[in-house]
Amino acid sequence: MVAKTGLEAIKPNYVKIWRAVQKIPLGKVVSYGQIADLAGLPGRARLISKALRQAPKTGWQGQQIPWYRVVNSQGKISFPVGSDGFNRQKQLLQDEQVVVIGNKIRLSEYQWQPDLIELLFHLDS
DNA sequence: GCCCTGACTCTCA
DNA sequence: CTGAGAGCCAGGG
Repeated sequence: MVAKTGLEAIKPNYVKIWRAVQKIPLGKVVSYGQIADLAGLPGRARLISKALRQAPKTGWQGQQIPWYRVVNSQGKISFPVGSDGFNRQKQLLQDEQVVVIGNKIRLSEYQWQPDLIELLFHLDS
């Protein structure tokens, strides 16, 4: 059974996604599709955006959710250039030394490649 | 249950 | 590299 608190209404899949996002190391980025896989939700990249939009700003279980480390498969920020969200995300990434040229990030350099230990640990939890 | 939406992705021109 | 088109699927109304 699931706990019955004010948060029980939260979709279970969202929680899986938030937890996966929390594993992204500082200074690295991953794509929506990649998070979907890590969260055990292959093929549901679009669900990631929904989950991030509703992610509690206070974080989840005492840990912040670094939503800004998620970009699209082309290495670009998925907000319209110049929009509020775009500027926030770009700023936060740059604060972590991630180089953002225009609206693009060099994935060959900044994309997180979870190692086997990481994957096994996740399956266990 | 039906219909629309979207912080996606892949393919092809 | 850029853009259009189709496929994708859970959420929300």
